[in-house]
Amino acid sequence: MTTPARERTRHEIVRQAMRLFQDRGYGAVSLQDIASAAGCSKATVLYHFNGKPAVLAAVLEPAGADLAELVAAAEQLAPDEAQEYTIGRFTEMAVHYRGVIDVLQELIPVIEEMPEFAQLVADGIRMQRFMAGSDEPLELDLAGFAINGLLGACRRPGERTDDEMRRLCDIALRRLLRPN
Amino acid sequence: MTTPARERTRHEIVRQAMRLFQDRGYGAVSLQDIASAAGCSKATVLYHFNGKPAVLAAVLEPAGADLAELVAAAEQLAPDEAQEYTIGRFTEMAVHYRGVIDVLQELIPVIEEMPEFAQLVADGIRMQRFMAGSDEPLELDLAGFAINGLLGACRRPGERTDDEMRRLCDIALRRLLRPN
DNA sequence: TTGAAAACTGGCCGATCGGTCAGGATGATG
DNA sequence: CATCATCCTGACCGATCGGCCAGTTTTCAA
Repeated sequence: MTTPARERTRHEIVRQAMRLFQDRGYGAVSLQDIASAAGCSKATVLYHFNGKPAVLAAVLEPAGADLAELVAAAEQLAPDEAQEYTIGRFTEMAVHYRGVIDVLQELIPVIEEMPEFAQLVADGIRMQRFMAGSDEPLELDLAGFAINGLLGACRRPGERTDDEMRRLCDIALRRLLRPN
Repeated sequence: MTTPARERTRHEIVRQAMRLFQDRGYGAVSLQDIASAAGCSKATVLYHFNGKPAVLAAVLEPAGADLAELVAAAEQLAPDEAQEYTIGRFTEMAVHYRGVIDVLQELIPVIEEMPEFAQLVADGIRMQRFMAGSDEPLELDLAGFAINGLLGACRRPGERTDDEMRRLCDIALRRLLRPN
């Protein structure tokens, strides 16, 4: 069984793009870099993806879908249950999508201007509200603080094992959002 | 008393560069943008500063000097006193240099590769150790988490008053690093 | 007033960027 | 074998970037 050429090439482009975005940042990676790493021409990248932002969208897509699911699930819960659920599941996402989140980090200022990522941004804000557990400004700010801290912890993936990462996120989020 | 033309122009370039870096990010701002905003030509910017990174260095310099001073002062203290001192003074820096830190944020991955910022990076790492209060990996990671959270809180300056900012940073740093 | 140093600038350069296009290779289908 | 859609590519484009330089304007002390 041979995977269709289309999917194989697309997948390889996305894989290499993620790796490069992670290493050097979205802005510092050219379409030529991605093409060379994927073993094809720059024109091929643009044949499969409608511009550089489309490549980025493909890189972020799985994590974005997972986030949308998280938010949808949290919406069905009572506020304090939603907070607990969000803390746990976001920690899991941080472990699983460390590389993607590392990419995302640099893009936060830029991404808000791109309409193709409006859903991702909106879901991020909704998740922040669930993590805050209330609509008090201080709690919302603390949730933002927690999210930024966690995003930063995704830098240099491979520096921490999955378990170390899980433990760090869990402790930090609980201290910030559920102090005793 | 007229300020020497040299200093007046240099200062205006740095001022406008900071504003632009803050708004659009270092990478997205061209020397031409800075020159236009400062009311001079691009060649003038390059007459005063030896390349674009030199402009960045001038923007970061006051905060960098303050950080160096913080670290030097903390070094004279006992570990737990140093932690308390660092928390307080870093909070004050976050309030005072919000704009500069906002610029710095995007550059963290890039800046580590530039030798002209080696001192800044080294001081940042030393500060992280003081904030951690010990050399335990988990404590160091939590301090890193706290720093990243605080850096994130410097985004969108003007969204929070100085007092709100101070309060947020103080609460967050204490919860993370001094839980009871 | 004058002349040299300092401050400044327009114009140009090579490099690189994202993106387009016409056409060549490939592979499934009849 | 012929056909045709899919996949892919080299060559090229306009724009923009950081940086350089020869030469002009401004400043200021003698």
